[in-house]
Amino acid sequence: MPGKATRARAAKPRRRSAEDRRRQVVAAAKRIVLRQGFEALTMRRVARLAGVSAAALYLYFPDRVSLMAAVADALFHGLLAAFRAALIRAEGNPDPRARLHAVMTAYLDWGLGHPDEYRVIFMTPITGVAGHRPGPPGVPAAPSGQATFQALQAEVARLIERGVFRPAEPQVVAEALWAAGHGLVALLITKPDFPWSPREALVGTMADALCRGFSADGTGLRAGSKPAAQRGEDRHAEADERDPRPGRSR
Amino acid sequence: MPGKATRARAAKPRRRSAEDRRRQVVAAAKRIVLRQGFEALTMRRVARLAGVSAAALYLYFPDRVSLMAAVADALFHGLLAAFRAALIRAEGNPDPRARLHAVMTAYLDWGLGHPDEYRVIFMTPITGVAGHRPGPPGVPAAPSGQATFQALQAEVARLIERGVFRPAEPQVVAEALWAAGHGLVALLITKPDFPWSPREALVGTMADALCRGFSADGTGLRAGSKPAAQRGEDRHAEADERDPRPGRSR
DNA sequence: CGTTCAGATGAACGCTGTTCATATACCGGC
DNA sequence: GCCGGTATATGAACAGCGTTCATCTGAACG
Repeated sequence: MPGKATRARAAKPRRRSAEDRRRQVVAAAKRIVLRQGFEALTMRRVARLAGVSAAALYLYFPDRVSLMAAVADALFHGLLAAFRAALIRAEGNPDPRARLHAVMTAYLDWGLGHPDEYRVIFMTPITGVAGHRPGPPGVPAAPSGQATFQALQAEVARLIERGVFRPAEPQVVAEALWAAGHGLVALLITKPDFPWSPREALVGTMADALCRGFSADGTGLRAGSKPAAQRGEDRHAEADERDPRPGRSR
Repeated sequence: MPGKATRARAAKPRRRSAEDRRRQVVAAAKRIVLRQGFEALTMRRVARLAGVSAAALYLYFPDRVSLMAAVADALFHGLLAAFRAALIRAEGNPDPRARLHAVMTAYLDWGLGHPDEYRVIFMTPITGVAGHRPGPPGVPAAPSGQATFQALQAEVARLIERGVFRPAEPQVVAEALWAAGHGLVALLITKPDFPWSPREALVGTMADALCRGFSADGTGLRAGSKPAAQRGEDRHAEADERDPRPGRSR
Protein backbone atom coordinates (compact mmCIF):
# COMPACT_ATOMS: atom_id res chain seq x y z
CA MET A 1 0.00 0.00 0.00
CA PRO A 2 2.41 2.76 -1.15
CA GLY A 3 -0.39 5.30 -1.22
CA LYS A 4 1.38 7.02 1.67
CA ALA A 5 2.83 9.25 -1.07
CA THR A 6 6.44 9.98 -0.31
CA ARG A 7 5.83 13.61 0.37
CA ALA A 8 5.46 14.68 -3.27
CA ARG A 9 6.67 14.00 -6.77
CA ALA A 10 8.33 10.69 -5.98
CA ALA A 11 4.99 8.93 -6.07
CA LYS A 12 4.36 9.34 -9.79
CA PRO A 13 7.28 7.58 -11.45
CA ARG A 14 6.81 4.72 -9.05
CA ARG A 15 3.13 4.49 -9.94
CA ARG A 16 3.97 4.26 -13.58
CA SER A 17 6.07 1.20 -13.03
CA ALA A 18 3.41 -0.44 -10.98
CA GLU A 19 0.38 -0.48 -13.20
CA ASP A 20 2.02 0.33 -16.47
CA ARG A 21 4.34 -2.63 -16.62
CA ARG A 22 1.30 -4.79 -16.15
CA ARG A 23 -0.19 -3.25 -19.24
CA GLN A 24 3.12 -3.68 -21.00
CA VAL A 25 3.14 -7.39 -20.22
CA VAL A 26 -0.41 -7.74 -21.48
CA ALA A 27 0.55 -5.90 -24.65
CA ALA A 28 3.42 -8.30 -25.21
CA ALA A 29 1.14 -11.26 -24.70
CA LYS A 30 -1.38 -9.77 -27.08
CA ARG A 31 1.30 -9.33 -29.70
CA ILE A 32 2.34 -12.94 -29.30
CA VAL A 33 -1.19 -14.18 -29.88
CA LEU A 34 -1.53 -11.96 -32.93
CA ARG A 35 1.80 -12.87 -34.49
CA GLN A 36 2.71 -16.36 -33.32
CA GLY A 37 -0.74 -17.72 -32.58
CA PHE A 38 -2.53 -19.18 -29.61
CA GLU A 39 -0.11 -22.02 -28.94
CA ALA A 40 2.80 -19.63 -28.50
CA LEU A 41 1.13 -17.87 -25.58
CA THR A 42 3.56 -19.06 -22.93
CA MET A 43 4.77 -17.37 -19.79
CA ARG A 44 8.39 -17.59 -20.82
CA ARG A 45 7.73 -16.26 -24.29
CA VAL A 46 5.66 -13.39 -22.99
CA ALA A 47 8.38 -12.55 -20.52
CA ARG A 48 11.03 -12.67 -23.20
CA LEU A 49 9.10 -10.38 -25.52
CA ALA A 50 8.27 -8.03 -22.67
CA GLY A 51 11.94 -7.87 -21.78
CA VAL A 52 11.59 -9.25 -18.26
CA SER A 53 12.24 -12.57 -16.60
CA ALA A 54 9.57 -15.21 -16.39
CA ALA A 55 9.44 -14.92 -12.64
CA ALA A 56 8.66 -11.22 -12.90
CA LEU A 57 5.30 -12.01 -14.46
CA TYR A 58 4.22 -13.41 -11.14
CA LEU A 59 4.63 -9.98 -9.59
CA TYR A 60 1.74 -8.77 -11.70
CA PHE A 61 -0.38 -11.88 -12.18
CA PRO A 62 -0.94 -14.63 -9.65
CA ASP A 63 -0.85 -17.35 -12.31
CA ARG A 64 -1.16 -18.11 -15.97
CA VAL A 65 -4.94 -18.03 -16.23
CA SER A 66 -5.06 -14.57 -14.69
CA LEU A 67 -2.70 -13.31 -17.35
CA MET A 68 -4.81 -15.03 -19.96
CA ALA A 69 -7.89 -13.34 -18.58
CA ALA A 70 -6.19 -9.97 -18.86
CA VAL A 71 -5.13 -10.78 -22.40
CA ALA A 72 -8.65 -11.87 -23.24
CA ASP A 73 -9.97 -8.61 -21.89
CA ALA A 74 -7.50 -6.71 -24.04
CA LEU A 75 -8.33 -8.74 -27.12
CA PHE A 76 -12.01 -8.21 -26.54
CA HIS A 77 -11.83 -4.69 -27.80
CA GLY A 78 -11.40 -5.99 -31.33
CA LEU A 79 -14.64 -7.91 -31.15
CA LEU A 80 -16.35 -5.01 -29.46
CA ALA A 81 -15.24 -2.70 -32.25
CA ALA A 82 -16.59 -5.09 -34.86
CA PHE A 83 -19.84 -5.23 -32.90
CA ARG A 84 -20.19 -1.48 -32.76
CA ALA A 85 -19.23 -1.03 -36.39
CA ALA A 86 -21.87 -3.53 -37.43
CA LEU A 87 -24.52 -1.81 -35.34
CA ILE A 88 -23.64 1.60 -36.72
CA ARG A 89 -23.59 0.27 -40.26
CA ALA A 90 -27.07 -1.20 -39.85
CA GLU A 91 -28.46 1.73 -37.92
CA GLY A 92 -30.27 3.26 -40.86
CA ASN A 93 -31.96 -0.01 -41.72
CA PRO A 94 -35.63 0.18 -40.80
CA ASP A 95 -35.88 -3.57 -40.30
CA PRO A 96 -34.90 -4.26 -36.71
CA ARG A 97 -34.10 -7.83 -37.56
CA ALA A 98 -31.38 -6.60 -39.84
CA ARG A 99 -29.65 -5.12 -36.84
CA LEU A 100 -29.61 -8.45 -35.10
CA HIS A 101 -28.43 -10.13 -38.23
CA ALA A 102 -25.63 -7.62 -38.53
CA VAL A 103 -24.56 -8.26 -34.97
CA MET A 104 -24.62 -12.01 -35.43
CA THR A 105 -22.67 -12.02 -38.66
CA ALA A 106 -20.23 -9.56 -37.17
CA TYR A 107 -19.63 -11.95 -34.30
CA LEU A 108 -19.24 -14.94 -36.59
CA ASP A 109 -17.02 -13.16 -39.07
CA TRP A 110 -14.77 -11.81 -36.36
CA GLY A 111 -14.42 -15.15 -34.67
CA LEU A 112 -13.72 -16.99 -37.90
CA GLY A 113 -11.35 -14.27 -39.02
CA HIS A 114 -9.41 -14.16 -35.75
CA PRO A 115 -9.36 -17.76 -34.54
CA ASP A 116 -6.36 -17.38 -32.25
CA GLU A 117 -7.83 -14.42 -30.46
CA TYR A 118 -11.17 -16.16 -30.30
CA ARG A 119 -9.57 -19.17 -28.67
CA VAL A 120 -8.04 -16.98 -26.00
CA ILE A 121 -11.26 -15.18 -25.29
CA PHE A 122 -13.87 -17.91 -25.47
CA MET A 123 -12.18 -21.29 -25.71
CA THR A 124 -9.55 -21.29 -23.01
CA PRO A 125 -10.62 -23.98 -20.62
CA ILE A 126 -10.85 -23.28 -16.94
CA THR A 127 -7.82 -25.00 -15.55
CA GLY A 128 -9.29 -27.53 -13.20
CA VAL A 129 -12.92 -27.54 -14.33
CA ALA A 130 -13.49 -27.55 -10.62
CA GLY A 131 -10.39 -25.66 -9.52
CA HIS A 132 -11.46 -22.09 -10.03
CA ARG A 133 -12.44 -19.81 -7.27
CA PRO A 134 -14.35 -16.66 -8.28
CA GLY A 135 -11.57 -14.56 -6.80
CA PRO A 136 -13.05 -11.20 -5.83
CA PRO A 137 -16.59 -12.50 -5.90
CA GLY A 138 -18.12 -9.36 -7.30
CA VAL A 139 -16.17 -8.80 -10.47
CA PRO A 140 -16.88 -11.03 -13.45
CA ALA A 141 -14.15 -12.75 -15.44
CA ALA A 142 -14.05 -10.36 -18.39
CA PRO A 143 -15.47 -6.87 -17.82
CA SER A 144 -15.62 -5.84 -21.46
CA GLY A 145 -17.02 -9.24 -22.30
CA GLN A 146 -19.87 -8.66 -19.93
CA ALA A 147 -20.41 -5.28 -21.55
CA THR A 148 -20.57 -6.79 -25.01
CA PHE A 149 -23.09 -9.37 -23.92
CA GLN A 150 -25.24 -6.71 -22.34
CA ALA A 151 -25.23 -4.82 -25.63
CA LEU A 152 -26.62 -7.93 -27.30
CA GLN A 153 -29.13 -8.38 -24.54
CA ALA A 154 -30.27 -4.79 -24.89
CA GLU A 155 -30.74 -5.29 -28.62
CA VAL A 156 -32.84 -8.38 -27.92
CA ALA A 157 -34.88 -6.52 -25.33
CA ARG A 158 -35.59 -3.79 -27.83
CA LEU A 159 -36.79 -6.36 -30.35
CA ILE A 160 -39.10 -7.90 -27.79
CA GLU A 161 -40.47 -4.56 -26.70
CA ARG A 162 -41.31 -3.59 -30.24
CA GLY A 163 -43.11 -6.85 -30.72
CA VAL A 164 -40.70 -8.11 -33.33
CA PHE A 165 -39.64 -10.98 -31.14
CA ARG A 166 -42.03 -13.15 -29.21
CA PRO A 167 -42.28 -12.18 -25.57
CA ALA A 168 -39.55 -13.87 -23.59
CA GLU A 169 -36.81 -13.20 -21.12
CA PRO A 170 -34.24 -11.13 -23.01
CA GLN A 171 -31.38 -12.67 -21.11
CA VAL A 172 -32.27 -16.23 -22.06
CA VAL A 173 -32.73 -15.29 -25.69
CA ALA A 174 -29.44 -13.42 -25.76
CA GLU A 175 -27.66 -16.36 -24.18
CA ALA A 176 -29.13 -18.72 -26.73
CA LEU A 177 -28.10 -16.46 -29.60
CA TRP A 178 -24.60 -16.16 -28.22
CA ALA A 179 -24.32 -19.90 -27.66
CA ALA A 180 -25.46 -20.70 -31.18
CA GLY A 181 -22.97 -18.32 -32.69
CA HIS A 182 -20.23 -19.55 -30.45
CA GLY A 183 -20.95 -23.14 -31.37
CA LEU A 184 -20.49 -22.43 -35.03
CA VAL A 185 -17.23 -20.58 -34.55
CA ALA A 186 -15.86 -23.03 -32.02
CA LEU A 187 -16.65 -26.11 -34.06
CA LEU A 188 -15.22 -24.65 -37.23
CA ILE A 189 -12.05 -23.85 -35.33
CA THR A 190 -11.78 -27.11 -33.44
CA LYS A 191 -12.86 -29.50 -36.17
CA PRO A 192 -11.50 -28.15 -39.43
CA ASP A 193 -11.38 -31.67 -40.85
CA PHE A 194 -15.13 -32.10 -40.78
CA PRO A 195 -16.69 -31.78 -44.25
CA TRP A 196 -18.52 -28.57 -43.47
CA SER A 197 -20.95 -26.93 -45.81
CA PRO A 198 -19.79 -23.58 -47.21
CA ARG A 199 -19.39 -21.04 -44.50
CA GLU A 200 -21.75 -18.52 -46.03
CA ALA A 201 -24.51 -21.09 -46.17
CA LEU A 202 -23.85 -22.14 -42.60
CA VAL A 203 -23.79 -18.63 -41.21
CA GLY A 204 -26.82 -17.63 -43.21
CA THR A 205 -28.81 -20.70 -42.22
CA MET A 206 -28.00 -20.27 -38.56
CA ALA A 207 -28.81 -16.58 -38.46
CA ASP A 208 -32.00 -17.00 -40.43
CA ALA A 209 -33.22 -19.92 -38.35
CA LEU A 210 -32.62 -18.13 -35.07
CA CYS A 211 -34.24 -14.95 -36.30
CA ARG A 212 -37.23 -16.95 -37.48
CA GLY A 213 -37.31 -18.95 -34.31
CA PHE A 214 -37.48 -15.94 -32.05
CA SER A 215 -39.63 -13.75 -34.24
CA ALA A 216 -43.21 -13.15 -33.28
CA ASP A 217 -44.50 -13.74 -36.79
CA GLY A 218 -42.08 -16.47 -37.75
CA THR A 219 -40.48 -14.27 -40.35
CA GLY A 220 -36.83 -14.83 -41.08
CA LEU A 221 -34.27 -12.38 -42.21
CA ARG A 222 -35.33 -12.14 -45.78
CA ALA A 223 -37.39 -15.26 -46.26
CA GLY A 224 -35.46 -15.66 -49.48
CA SER A 225 -32.72 -17.92 -50.65
CA LYS A 226 -29.54 -16.01 -49.86
CA PRO A 227 -30.07 -14.15 -46.62
CA ALA A 228 -26.43 -13.42 -45.97
CA ALA A 229 -25.09 -12.82 -49.42
CA GLN A 230 -25.11 -9.08 -49.66
CA ARG A 231 -22.34 -8.69 -47.16
CA GLY A 232 -19.15 -10.53 -47.71
CA GLU A 233 -17.23 -7.82 -49.52
CA ASP A 234 -16.60 -5.61 -46.53
CA ARG A 235 -15.45 -8.42 -44.29
CA HIS A 236 -12.13 -6.90 -43.49
CA ALA A 237 -13.50 -3.49 -42.71
CA GLU A 238 -13.32 -3.83 -38.96
CA ALA A 239 -9.71 -4.94 -38.71
CA ASP A 240 -7.85 -2.37 -36.68
CA GLU A 241 -4.51 -3.91 -36.01
CA ARG A 242 -4.11 -6.95 -38.11
CA ASP A 243 -0.61 -8.25 -38.25
CA PRO A 244 0.62 -10.62 -40.89
CA ARG A 245 2.32 -13.46 -39.17
CA PRO A 246 4.59 -15.78 -41.05
CA GLY A 247 3.75 -19.36 -41.82
CA ARG A 248 0.42 -19.48 -40.08
CA SER A 249 -1.72 -18.17 -42.87
CA ARG A 250 -4.66 -20.47 -42.42
CA MET B 1 1.94 -57.81 -41.18
CA PRO B 2 2.92 -60.95 -39.21
CA GLY B 3 0.14 -62.98 -40.74
CA LYS B 4 2.74 -65.53 -41.74
CA ALA B 5 1.54 -67.46 -38.68
CA THR B 6 4.45 -69.16 -36.99
CA ARG B 7 3.38 -72.64 -37.89
CA ALA B 8 0.53 -72.91 -35.38
CA ARG B 9 -0.52 -71.93 -31.86
CA ALA B 10 2.21 -69.32 -31.40
CA ALA B 11 0.40 -66.86 -33.65
CA LYS B 12 -2.49 -66.18 -31.35
CA PRO B 13 -0.75 -64.82 -28.26
CA ARG B 14 1.29 -62.60 -30.53
CA ARG B 15 -1.79 -61.27 -32.25
CA ARG B 16 -3.37 -60.49 -28.96
CA SER B 17 -0.46 -58.30 -28.02
CA ALA B 18 -0.57 -56.37 -31.25
CA GLU B 19 -4.05 -54.92 -31.49
CA ASP B 20 -5.25 -55.71 -28.05
CA ARG B 21 -2.68 -53.71 -26.14
CA ARG B 22 -3.75 -50.74 -28.21
CA ARG B 23 -7.25 -51.22 -26.96
CA GLN B 24 -5.93 -51.71 -23.47
CA VAL B 25 -4.11 -48.38 -23.63
CA VAL B 26 -7.25 -46.66 -24.86
CA ALA B 27 -9.20 -48.26 -22.05
CA ALA B 28 -6.72 -46.96 -19.52
CA ALA B 29 -6.93 -43.48 -21.01
CA LYS B 30 -10.71 -43.66 -20.94
CA ARG B 31 -10.65 -44.64 -17.30
CA ILE B 32 -8.38 -41.71 -16.51
CA VAL B 33 -10.76 -39.26 -18.15
CA LEU B 34 -13.70 -40.78 -16.30
CA ARG B 35 -12.04 -40.87 -12.89
CA GLN B 36 -9.45 -38.11 -12.79
CA GLY B 37 -10.89 -35.77 -15.36
CA PHE B 38 -9.76 -34.20 -18.57
CA GLU B 39 -6.66 -32.49 -17.22
CA ALA B 40 -5.18 -35.79 -16.01
CA LEU B 41 -5.12 -37.25 -19.52
CA THR B 42 -1.36 -37.27 -20.06
CA MET B 43 0.85 -39.78 -21.77
CA ARG B 44 2.78 -40.66 -18.65
CA ARG B 45 -0.34 -41.20 -16.56
CA VAL B 46 -1.96 -43.33 -19.22
CA ALA B 47 1.18 -45.39 -19.50
CA ARG B 48 1.39 -45.82 -15.74
CA LEU B 49 -2.22 -46.95 -15.47
CA ALA B 50 -1.84 -49.25 -18.46
CA GLY B 51 1.21 -50.81 -16.84
CA VAL B 52 3.65 -49.92 -19.59
CA SER B 53 6.32 -47.30 -20.06
CA ALA B 54 5.55 -43.96 -21.59
CA ALA B 55 7.70 -44.70 -24.58
CA ALA B 56 5.68 -47.82 -25.31
CA LEU B 57 2.65 -45.69 -26.13
CA TYR B 58 4.48 -44.48 -29.20
CA LEU B 59 4.52 -48.02 -30.53
CA TYR B 60 0.76 -47.84 -30.87
CA PHE B 61 0.10 -44.16 -31.48
CA PRO B 62 2.26 -41.75 -33.44
CA ASP B 63 1.63 -38.90 -31.02
CA ARG B 64 -0.62 -37.59 -28.31
CA VAL B 65 -3.42 -36.29 -30.50
CA SER B 66 -3.77 -39.67 -32.19
CA LEU B 67 -4.25 -41.28 -28.82
CA MET B 68 -6.74 -38.58 -27.92
CA ALA B 69 -8.59 -39.27 -31.15
CA ALA B 70 -8.80 -42.94 -30.27
CA VAL B 71 -10.01 -42.06 -26.78
CA ALA B 72 -12.58 -39.71 -28.24
CA ASP B 73 -13.79 -42.46 -30.50
CA ALA B 74 -14.12 -44.78 -27.53
CA LEU B 75 -15.91 -42.17 -25.45
CA PHE B 76 -18.28 -41.46 -28.30
CA HIS B 77 -20.19 -44.63 -27.64
CA GLY B 78 -21.66 -43.08 -24.52
CA LEU B 79 -23.09 -40.20 -26.48
CA LEU B 80 -24.23 -42.53 -29.22
CA ALA B 81 -26.03 -44.67 -26.66
CA ALA B 82 -27.79 -41.62 -25.25
CA PHE B 83 -28.72 -40.64 -28.77
CA ARG B 84 -30.20 -44.01 -29.57
CA ALA B 85 -31.99 -44.25 -26.25
CA ALA B 86 -33.59 -40.88 -26.82
CA LEU B 87 -34.71 -41.85 -30.30
CA ILE B 88 -36.18 -45.13 -29.12
CA ARG B 89 -37.89 -43.39 -26.23
CA ALA B 90 -39.52 -40.89 -28.56
CA GLU B 91 -40.34 -43.38 -31.26
CA GLY B 92 -43.95 -43.74 -30.38
CA ASN B 93 -44.50 -40.01 -30.41
CA PRO B 94 -46.52 -39.03 -33.48
CA ASP B 95 -45.04 -35.54 -33.53
CA PRO B 96 -41.84 -35.74 -35.57
CA ARG B 97 -40.57 -32.56 -33.95
CA ALA B 98 -40.58 -34.35 -30.64
CA ARG B 99 -38.01 -36.75 -32.02
CA LEU B 100 -35.71 -33.89 -32.89
CA HIS B 101 -36.28 -32.35 -29.53
CA ALA B 102 -35.42 -35.62 -27.87
CA VAL B 103 -32.22 -35.89 -29.83
CA MET B 104 -31.21 -32.33 -29.02
CA THR B 105 -31.89 -32.57 -25.34
CA ALA B 106 -30.15 -35.93 -25.24
CA TYR B 107 -27.08 -34.30 -26.73
CA LEU B 108 -27.19 -31.35 -24.37
CA ASP B 109 -27.86 -33.44 -21.30
CA TRP B 110 -25.09 -35.85 -22.12
CA GLY B 111 -22.59 -33.10 -22.75
CA LEU B 112 -23.50 -31.21 -19.60
CA GLY B 113 -23.53 -34.41 -17.60
CA HIS B 114 -20.17 -35.62 -18.88
CA PRO B 115 -18.10 -32.46 -19.30
CA ASP B 116 -14.72 -34.18 -19.22
CA GLU B 117 -15.66 -36.66 -21.88
CA TYR B 118 -17.25 -33.88 -23.89
CA ARG B 119 -14.06 -31.89 -23.75
CA VAL B 120 -12.07 -34.80 -25.10
CA ILE B 121 -14.50 -35.44 -27.92
CA PHE B 122 -15.43 -31.96 -29.07
CA MET B 123 -13.23 -29.38 -27.40
CA THR B 124 -9.71 -30.67 -27.80
CA PRO B 125 -8.02 -28.10 -29.97
CA ILE B 126 -6.07 -29.14 -33.02
CA THR B 127 -2.49 -28.74 -31.95
CA GLY B 128 -1.14 -26.19 -34.37
CA VAL B 129 -4.36 -24.66 -35.71
CA ALA B 130 -2.47 -24.86 -38.97
CA GLY B 131 -0.20 -27.75 -38.15
CA HIS B 132 -2.45 -30.69 -38.85
CA ARG B 133 -2.20 -32.86 -41.87
CA PRO B 134 -5.20 -35.05 -42.66
CA GLY B 135 -3.04 -38.13 -42.30
CA PRO B 136 -4.69 -40.91 -44.33
CA PRO B 137 -6.72 -38.48 -46.39
CA GLY B 138 -9.75 -40.68 -46.73
CA VAL B 139 -10.63 -41.50 -43.15
CA PRO B 140 -12.31 -38.82 -41.04
CA ALA B 141 -11.13 -37.91 -37.58
CA ALA B 142 -13.73 -39.85 -35.58
CA PRO B 143 -15.60 -42.63 -37.34
CA SER B 144 -18.37 -43.06 -34.80
CA GLY B 145 -18.66 -39.29 -34.59
CA GLN B 146 -19.34 -39.15 -38.28
CA ALA B 147 -21.93 -41.88 -37.86
CA THR B 148 -23.70 -39.97 -35.12
CA PHE B 149 -23.83 -36.84 -37.19
CA GLN B 150 -25.24 -38.75 -40.11
CA ALA B 151 -27.98 -40.06 -37.86
CA LEU B 152 -28.90 -36.48 -37.04
CA GLN B 153 -28.73 -35.54 -40.68
CA ALA B 154 -31.01 -38.42 -41.59
CA GLU B 155 -33.50 -37.29 -38.98
CA VAL B 156 -33.44 -33.79 -40.45
CA ALA B 157 -33.84 -35.13 -43.97
CA ARG B 158 -36.88 -37.09 -42.86
CA LEU B 159 -38.40 -33.95 -41.35
CA ILE B 160 -37.81 -32.05 -44.57
CA GLU B 161 -39.25 -34.82 -46.69
CA ARG B 162 -42.43 -34.96 -44.66
CA GLY B 163 -42.83 -31.23 -45.00
CA VAL B 164 -42.38 -30.57 -41.32
CA PHE B 165 -39.24 -28.56 -41.95
CA ARG B 166 -38.90 -25.98 -44.66
CA PRO B 167 -37.10 -27.28 -47.73
CA ALA B 168 -33.37 -26.93 -47.29
CA GLU B 169 -30.15 -28.83 -47.54
CA PRO B 170 -30.31 -31.40 -44.73
CA GLN B 171 -26.60 -31.24 -44.16
CA VAL B 172 -26.55 -27.50 -43.53
CA VAL B 173 -29.51 -27.73 -41.17
CA ALA B 174 -27.95 -30.61 -39.29
CA GLU B 175 -24.68 -28.74 -38.98
CA ALA B 176 -26.48 -25.69 -37.66
CA LEU B 177 -28.38 -27.76 -35.11
CA TRP B 178 -25.19 -29.46 -33.99
CA ALA B 179 -23.34 -26.17 -33.75
CA ALA B 180 -26.07 -24.56 -31.70
CA GLY B 181 -26.14 -27.44 -29.27
CA HIS B 182 -22.40 -27.56 -29.08
CA GLY B 183 -22.21 -23.86 -28.38
CA LEU B 184 -24.46 -24.19 -25.39
CA VAL B 185 -22.56 -27.11 -23.92
CA ALA B 186 -19.15 -25.66 -24.67
CA LEU B 187 -19.92 -22.24 -23.22
CA LEU B 188 -21.44 -23.69 -20.08
CA ILE B 189 -18.33 -25.80 -19.62
CA THR B 190 -15.79 -23.12 -20.48
CA LYS B 191 -17.44 -20.16 -18.76
CA PRO B 192 -19.04 -21.46 -15.58
CA ASP B 193 -18.63 -18.05 -13.96
CA PHE B 194 -21.02 -16.37 -16.32
CA PRO B 195 -24.41 -15.66 -14.69
CA TRP B 196 -26.30 -18.08 -16.87
CA SER B 197 -30.03 -18.45 -16.85
CA PRO B 198 -31.31 -21.75 -15.49
CA ARG B 199 -30.21 -24.60 -17.66
CA GLU B 200 -33.67 -25.91 -18.31
CA ALA B 201 -34.77 -22.53 -19.61
CA LEU B 202 -31.67 -22.26 -21.78
CA VAL B 203 -32.01 -25.71 -23.25
CA GLY B 204 -35.72 -25.30 -23.78
CA THR B 205 -35.37 -21.91 -25.38
CA MET B 206 -32.66 -23.07 -27.73
CA ALA B 207 -34.45 -26.22 -28.79
CA ASP B 208 -37.75 -24.43 -29.27
CA ALA B 209 -36.24 -21.57 -31.24
CA LEU B 210 -34.38 -23.87 -33.60
CA CYS B 211 -37.41 -26.08 -34.09
CA ARG B 212 -39.50 -23.04 -34.83
CA GLY B 213 -36.85 -21.56 -37.04
CA PHE B 214 -36.58 -24.59 -39.26
CA SER B 215 -40.23 -25.58 -39.22
CA ALA B 216 -42.30 -25.00 -42.30
CA ASP B 217 -45.20 -23.55 -40.38
CA GLY B 218 -43.20 -21.75 -37.73
CA THR B 219 -44.51 -24.02 -35.02
CA GLY B 220 -42.26 -24.65 -32.07
CA LEU B 221 -42.06 -27.67 -29.90
CA ARG B 222 -45.12 -27.06 -27.85
CA ALA B 223 -45.73 -23.37 -28.37
CA GLY B 224 -46.35 -23.27 -24.67
CA SER B 225 -44.47 -21.93 -21.72
CA LYS B 226 -42.35 -24.83 -20.57
CA PRO B 227 -41.34 -26.86 -23.57
CA ALA B 228 -38.66 -28.88 -21.85
CA ALA B 229 -40.15 -29.48 -18.46
CA GLN B 230 -41.59 -32.94 -18.78
CA ARG B 231 -38.23 -34.57 -19.02
CA GLY B 232 -35.76 -33.93 -16.28
CA GLU B 233 -36.57 -36.87 -14.09
CA ASP B 234 -35.00 -39.52 -16.24
CA ARG B 235 -31.81 -37.61 -16.84
CA HIS B 236 -29.54 -40.28 -15.54
CA ALA B 237 -31.19 -43.07 -17.44
CA GLU B 238 -28.57 -43.30 -20.13
CA ALA B 239 -25.56 -43.56 -17.85
CA ASP B 240 -23.91 -46.87 -18.54
CA GLU B 241 -20.60 -46.75 -16.76
CA ARG B 242 -20.54 -43.80 -14.45
CA ASP B 243 -17.69 -43.83 -12.04
CA PRO B 244 -17.64 -41.69 -8.92
CA ARG B 245 -14.35 -39.88 -8.85
CA PRO B 246 -13.10 -38.30 -5.70
CA GLY B 247 -12.87 -34.58 -5.19
CA ARG B 248 -14.06 -33.53 -8.62
CA SER B 249 -17.74 -33.59 -8.02
CA ARG B 250 -18.54 -30.28 -9.67
C1' DC C 1 22.82 -73.47 -29.78
C1' DG C 2 23.31 -69.14 -32.21
C1' DT C 3 21.11 -65.57 -34.78
C1' DT C 4 17.58 -62.36 -35.57
C1' DC C 5 14.41 -59.08 -34.71
C1' DA C 6 10.06 -57.01 -32.93
C1' DG C 7 8.76 -55.17 -28.59
C1' DA C 8 9.73 -52.69 -24.50
C1' DT C 9 12.41 -49.70 -21.74
C1' DG C 10 15.26 -46.04 -19.00
C1' DA C 11 17.39 -42.04 -19.80
C1' DA C 12 17.60 -37.91 -21.93
C1' DC C 13 16.12 -33.36 -24.43
C1' DG C 14 13.73 -29.27 -24.53
C1' DC C 15 9.86 -27.33 -23.05
C1' DT C 16 6.13 -25.95 -19.59
C1' DG C 17 4.12 -23.35 -15.05
C1' DT C 18 5.60 -22.08 -10.70
C1' DT C 19 8.50 -21.16 -6.44
C1' DC C 20 12.30 -19.32 -3.74
C1' DA C 21 16.58 -17.55 -2.07
C1' DT C 22 19.31 -14.09 -3.69
C1' DA C 23 20.70 -9.73 -5.65
C1' DT C 24 19.71 -5.02 -7.07
C1' DA C 25 17.99 -0.31 -6.82
C1' DC C 26 15.65 3.07 -4.84
C1' DC C 27 13.53 5.41 -0.65
C1' DG C 28 13.06 7.83 3.87
C1' DG C 29 15.37 8.78 8.11
C1' DC C 30 19.53 9.88 10.61
C1' DG D 1 26.44 11.71 2.91
C1' DC D 2 25.57 7.52 4.63
C1' DC D 3 22.50 3.51 6.46
C1' DG D 4 18.78 0.43 6.77
C1' DG D 5 14.63 -1.13 4.83
C1' DT D 6 11.64 -2.36 1.20
C1' DA D 7 9.79 -3.15 -3.09
C1' DT D 8 11.39 -5.11 -7.57
C1' DA D 9 13.62 -8.30 -10.38
C1' DT D 10 16.26 -12.30 -11.23
C1' DG D 11 18.66 -17.05 -11.95
C1' DA D 12 18.26 -21.44 -10.50
C1' DA D 13 15.59 -25.08 -9.36
C1' DC D 14 11.45 -28.43 -9.13
C1' DA D 15 8.14 -31.35 -10.95
C1' DG D 16 5.90 -32.59 -14.91
C1' DC D 17 4.99 -32.54 -19.90
C1' DG D 18 5.50 -34.78 -25.02
C1' DT D 19 8.79 -37.01 -27.57
C1' DT D 20 13.15 -39.49 -29.16
C1' DC D 21 16.74 -42.90 -29.04
C1' DA D 22 20.28 -46.20 -27.88
C1' DT D 23 19.92 -50.14 -25.33
C1' DC D 24 18.11 -54.32 -23.55
C1' DT D 25 14.97 -58.50 -23.47
C1' DG D 26 12.87 -62.52 -24.86
C1' DA D 27 10.71 -65.35 -27.98
C1' DA D 28 10.85 -67.51 -32.73
C1' DC D 29 13.65 -69.62 -36.43
C1' DG D 30 17.37 -72.12 -38.85
